[in-house]
Amino acid sequence: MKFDPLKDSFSLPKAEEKIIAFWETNSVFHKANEAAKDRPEYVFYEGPPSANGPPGIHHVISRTVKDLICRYKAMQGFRVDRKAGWDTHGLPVEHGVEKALNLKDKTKVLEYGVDKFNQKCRESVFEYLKDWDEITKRIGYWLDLDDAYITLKNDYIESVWWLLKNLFDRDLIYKGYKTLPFCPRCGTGLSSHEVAQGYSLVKDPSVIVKVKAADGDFSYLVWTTTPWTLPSNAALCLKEDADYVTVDYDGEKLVLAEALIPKVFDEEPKILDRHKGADFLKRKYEPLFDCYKDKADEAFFVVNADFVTLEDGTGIVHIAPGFGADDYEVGKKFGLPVLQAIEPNGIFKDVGGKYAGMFIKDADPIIIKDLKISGKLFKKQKYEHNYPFCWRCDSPLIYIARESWYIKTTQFRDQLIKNNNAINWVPDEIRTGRMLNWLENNVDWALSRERFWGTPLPIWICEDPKCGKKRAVGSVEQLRNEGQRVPEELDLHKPMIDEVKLTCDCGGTMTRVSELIDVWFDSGAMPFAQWHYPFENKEKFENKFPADFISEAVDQTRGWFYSLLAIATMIFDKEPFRNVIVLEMIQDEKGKKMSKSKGNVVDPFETVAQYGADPVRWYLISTSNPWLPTKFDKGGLAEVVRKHYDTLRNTYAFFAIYANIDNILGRAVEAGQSVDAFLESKAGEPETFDKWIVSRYNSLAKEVTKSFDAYELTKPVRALQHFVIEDLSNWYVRNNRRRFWAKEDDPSKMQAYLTLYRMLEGICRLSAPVSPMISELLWKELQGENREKFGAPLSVHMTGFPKADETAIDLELEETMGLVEKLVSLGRAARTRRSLKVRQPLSRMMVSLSGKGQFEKLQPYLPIILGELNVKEVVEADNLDSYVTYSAKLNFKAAGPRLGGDVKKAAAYIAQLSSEQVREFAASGKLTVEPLGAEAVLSSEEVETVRTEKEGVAVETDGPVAVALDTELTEELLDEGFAREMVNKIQNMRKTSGLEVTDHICVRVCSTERLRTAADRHLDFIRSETLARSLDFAEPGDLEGATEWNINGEKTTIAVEKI
RNA sequence: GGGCCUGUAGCUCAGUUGGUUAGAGCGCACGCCUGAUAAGCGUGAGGUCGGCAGUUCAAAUCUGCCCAGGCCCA
Repeated sequence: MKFDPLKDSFSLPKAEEKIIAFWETNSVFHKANEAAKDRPEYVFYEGPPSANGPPGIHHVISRTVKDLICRYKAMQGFRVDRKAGWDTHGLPVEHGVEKALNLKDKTKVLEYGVDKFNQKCRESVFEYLKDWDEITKRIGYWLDLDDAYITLKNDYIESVWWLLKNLFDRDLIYKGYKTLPFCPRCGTGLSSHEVAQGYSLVKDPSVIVKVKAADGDFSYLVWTTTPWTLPSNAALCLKEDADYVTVDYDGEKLVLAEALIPKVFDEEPKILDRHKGADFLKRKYEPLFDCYKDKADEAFFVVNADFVTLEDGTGIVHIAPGFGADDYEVGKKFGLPVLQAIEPNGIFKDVGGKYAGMFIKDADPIIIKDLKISGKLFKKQKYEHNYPFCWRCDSPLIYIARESWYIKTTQFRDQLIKNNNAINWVPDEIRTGRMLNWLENNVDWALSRERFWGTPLPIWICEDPKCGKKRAVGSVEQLRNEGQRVPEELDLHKPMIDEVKLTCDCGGTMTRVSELIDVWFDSGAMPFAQWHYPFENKEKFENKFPADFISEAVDQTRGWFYSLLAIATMIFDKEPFRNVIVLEMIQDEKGKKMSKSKGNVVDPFETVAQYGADPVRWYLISTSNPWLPTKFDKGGLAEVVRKHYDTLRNTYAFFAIYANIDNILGRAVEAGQSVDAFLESKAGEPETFDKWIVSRYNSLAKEVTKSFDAYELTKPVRALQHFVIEDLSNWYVRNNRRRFWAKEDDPSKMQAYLTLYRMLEGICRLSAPVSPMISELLWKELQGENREKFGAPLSVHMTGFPKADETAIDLELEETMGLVEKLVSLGRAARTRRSLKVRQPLSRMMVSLSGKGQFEKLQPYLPIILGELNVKEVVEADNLDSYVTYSAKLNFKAAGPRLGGDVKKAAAYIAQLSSEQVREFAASGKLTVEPLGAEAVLSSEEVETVRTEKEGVAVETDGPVAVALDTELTEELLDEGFAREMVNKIQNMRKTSGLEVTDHICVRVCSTERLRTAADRHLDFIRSETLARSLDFAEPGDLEGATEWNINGEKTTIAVEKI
């Protein structure tokens, strides 16, 4: 029995697929959940994606984050149910179907039949479900797909109705107006997302008209870019605190904002008087048109509002509450009537008089002409601005107020803010910024939609206009009790639900209002509706509310995050989730957003198939914090594979190859022991290196746990990567390789096996939440086929998350090892700078450290330094005085606060000190800054000394640590250098001629006297290193198949022959 | 137009309460190693810290304005 070294044709994506198959055939997710049944709960809510479009790469990151936290908490001993959910209602679904059926607008849908149309919607929703299931499984997201909540199910709708009835009965739902962008040709309102798609820069007519005051001999100059709204005018609006002037213009008195005089008049007119906007409040004027003469009592006066701009127009805005959100708000505040002289299809009503029957854009020029004829037109211009157009038919959109149902969320403003503050937002700025901002400016939730496919608004109204009573239905049972002829097979959607009439208290018939509700209410209701609460699962719901954790992208702030918060606040006055990781958007590699039209979308299926899902997960989490915009870069992804995964696999393979030579797995099985137990029984005492890596590992476990607990993901994943690449592979394995080559059951070797084994096993567990598949793969390989015999669980995900063993953490040891690495690094730098290759031995390295006793601690590691740097000895030097000159500089951070403004003088003084002066200071630890007087004494913390090398040595310093390499080369050192060089060349030749490492050779050499001397002196060394039976010197012509080398300047020809 | 996020080396990103010469990985150049080998290791060159102004002895860091990208809202 062997460890699979995962060499040769290893393919990461294929290995992952095998793991996924293993999970499925063994029901691992299910079994893991079963095992956790009685553990404390950690509650997770899945935000329902809309399954009517294919998943993108941004879904991969959100699913990765969710999966990571859930796996982590599960490994920590929590029960984490992971119920999937699908958002199945809404406009995008309808649009998809409209497009497929080529239905151009709402009337076409009605002709087609709501019944059939909704059936198509229902089917289309699950069109992409296969893709979603596939990507979910392929990226290793453990989600209970078989038990998903689905917003179109009757049970789900029933719970939503229950919530709505609750609100309705508390008088929190009312009918008002909502101004929405509307396409007159399609006869449909557009979502903000659709509107955003269709902006373009256009020139529209803009007019300034003169509106006569009813209570004075002047006219207001009023500006508008939509002349067709003038017949629906209800008021004029001035900015309260702005200055308005009356000017004399050709004998007419005209009022406008003073600031806009230059834009309105070519020549400065005479100013007659000056008032604030507030001074005109409530003053009446004469309406431009007769359409709404009967409204004179409630309309046609001046109002004040802040949105009036002093940058364009006249500073006096025409208000038509029926068109425009600002207008409507102002109208509401001042009790203005909502006047609409046109139908939503853009055609003037009869009330429009001579314009009746005209389309708005056709009426515009006629209205302007009429105003001119009647002398009311002051000026006509072209105005260039961004205006929205219908993305489907390209008609200009109009903003029109439509009747709409609202929830009085404004009434809960303070509770919303309070509950928002109770949530741990990651990052926090969402809580204090975007979300708080939104809540502070909260407006009532516009609940209704005039569409077909969605949760119907469960409000019925009595048909008898004298009664007009309203009633909300909060359950199917109520519907059956109060409804007339309710069908057995009930679908709560349109059109069936509209057939159901209720009997009113007055005896009349009640009909359901036609509207649906906003889909955000659907998703925000999921804490309740996913369990069909309160009709079922009362206890379950109570245990699972609020959620401990959710995660979605930042665009959900006003979407799902808000709808969850609003509903939970209104129903229970409680925050619906305790922790949330808010993700930023994923952009393409150039920082632009991904969109189909740009062709820069990253296909998740392709990406995963090419690189593997775990690397994609690892890359997404480690490349930058998920709450920052992340540029998706395939180069970075390839790097993750190469650096992290290949290194990890290589490290494992190193273990596997040697452990297989010693038949570790087979012998463990034979002995009836786990690999760990078997190795432990054979292992000697842990050596310093072993203790060091174990200490590093436990420090890592501590750090990772702390970060994950704080919902911080990038930092710990980077730490894991650093541990694998730098600590384990690059330092521990590299420096301990010789131990693995020892013969038989050498205790040091067995301890090295044991340590490496445990590190690999531990890293699998620590990485399992981020990298669930490859961790599983390696972990299973390490456990061997018979793992369950020794009590090992089925899966790495069923093992606990490693707890840091504090007693194994030896920070001093870690620090000392860091110092060793630093000394080696400094030594290498010194060598490189002097072009002294490592093969050339040097006599010694002097080391100067910051503290007393530090050098003693280094003793056990000196062999490492000697080996890495190829020096004969390392000695401590109290100071490197004889090798260096000293200079000093000020430590600004330490001295700055004390010296304040004198800091620069001190720095200048210190910079000009002589080597001698600095050395004195280094000894005494006190430095008087003469220009600042005798009191200005600096300590050694406030001044840093810098060393510069002299001849014969190569000095490198880093802070208080300094090394000096003795660069003098004796004959002996040169001899050895030559010998090592020879070995190197011979080994190269062995390799290029394809010899096995065990093959013996004979070597013939032709070279200079100098080299020959050196080779003679180290003959044994050369022969044993290269497995050479003989090494003979020959004459130039004798060597066949030889290679010529330049060995440290000595021309040498070498021939190698296998024996 | 408003709110929020982002802008640091060719690329992807770190950068603690303002404090010496702004860091890492990749890429590049040079070199090392050759018993993890279609691997491994090291050294180096790369930066007006998006721009401008201000506060301060001292600004990548704090403030204001501007530019670019993103999200949300008008």
